[in-house]
Amino acid sequence: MNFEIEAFDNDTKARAGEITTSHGKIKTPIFMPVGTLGSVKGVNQRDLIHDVKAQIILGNTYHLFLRPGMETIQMAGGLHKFMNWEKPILTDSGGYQVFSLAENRKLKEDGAHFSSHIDGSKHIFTPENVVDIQRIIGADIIMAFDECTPYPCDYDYAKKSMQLTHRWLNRGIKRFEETDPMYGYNQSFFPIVQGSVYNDLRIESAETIASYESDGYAIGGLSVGEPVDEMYDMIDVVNEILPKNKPRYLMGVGTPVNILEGIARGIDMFDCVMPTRNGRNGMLFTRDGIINIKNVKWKNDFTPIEKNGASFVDESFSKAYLRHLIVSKEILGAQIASLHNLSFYLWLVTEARNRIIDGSFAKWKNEMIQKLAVRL
RNA sequence: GGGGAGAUACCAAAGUGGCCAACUGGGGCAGACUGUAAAUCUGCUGUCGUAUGACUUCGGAGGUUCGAAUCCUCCUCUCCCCA
Repeated sequence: MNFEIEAFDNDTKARAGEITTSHGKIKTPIFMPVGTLGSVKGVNQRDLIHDVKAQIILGNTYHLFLRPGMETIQMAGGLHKFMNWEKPILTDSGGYQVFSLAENRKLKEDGAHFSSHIDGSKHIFTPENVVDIQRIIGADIIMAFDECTPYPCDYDYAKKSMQLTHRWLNRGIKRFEETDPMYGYNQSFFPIVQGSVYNDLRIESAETIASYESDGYAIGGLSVGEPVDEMYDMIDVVNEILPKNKPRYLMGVGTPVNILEGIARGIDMFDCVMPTRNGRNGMLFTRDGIINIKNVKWKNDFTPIEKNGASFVDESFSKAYLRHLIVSKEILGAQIASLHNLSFYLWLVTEARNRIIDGSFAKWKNEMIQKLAVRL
């Protein structure tokens, strides 16, 4: 994997670049639609490429490991072939699942012991077997196994957790270096910064992570409920330390505003379930603000979902029609909303990239942030 | 013509003397959702701008009772069965 920075913004820390993977190039900054189970919920692969213009998507180690299971994925020849997706894939390691499925998990030095949410069967994830699993999945970018601390999180726990994540990182990298890709193309391994909302922990973690030579670096443990200003502060602190010439991935973020603020702070990659999940639940992100399409005020509004929007659905269907579909729980409603939101997110980062290159990013970003916060 | 059952809030449906402004569903309205156990979850849904408060409700009109959606009388309407 290679990363070329094409332009730095003059007014902010934003950068525009290009990642080259075995499955093609990724223009950054980029938003990566989340496809946990080998499916971006509600959007098929063809639309992802041609309408959303997704350049890379996510898969999830935890979910794919439990179902369909590694035997199936391996027999298919990896996740790319299984889901017929020829562009890059990044897999999350399952660290977030261990955090969000708190009820059944037990963290030990060797790894995370947990019960399947599907059938209750007991499993263990270790830094090593998570690498092995991601080798089988065959993602272009695989993630270290970390603990994503909740918020709030007291200092002592955050520190111990971070140290555990670092020890796990060391083991994960070792396993990654000892093993080879299974399908004839390269994979990259991203370590993850933790440290909750504590400056000194974030600094220590970023320095530890940066000491490993890697194709890219991730920031985890944010957007878990902390005030956004704390999140922005942590990004600033960490990005001072992470290598300037490597992609930085802010995990799980976020709202359109979060993404613009992240870009301005030097983040290159984002992922979030928000455009799809919130879309399914009736929230639409547009250039003029947020629409709750379920609200009765759209009932007889026959104007397009979004004039000059990023997706074909924006002009094809009216707000009144989409509202009807969502309110009626029609599957098509979820599909249209997901397509719209993802297209908007991809438009947003593409436009940011263009603005960074032509030097108008800072002004544009501030104008957009004003508009994006509006509730229509 | 004969016999039977029933009318409760937007709909469906509990409740058959006080704990009932009335269970529960649905519908409606609003909110939440950030590395997806989420096509999910939460709140409100008689009126009074808030309320451990006030007021008006259970087909209609009377009545019994300290007290009625619940008991009695009459009326209106609906449904079912037999001719």
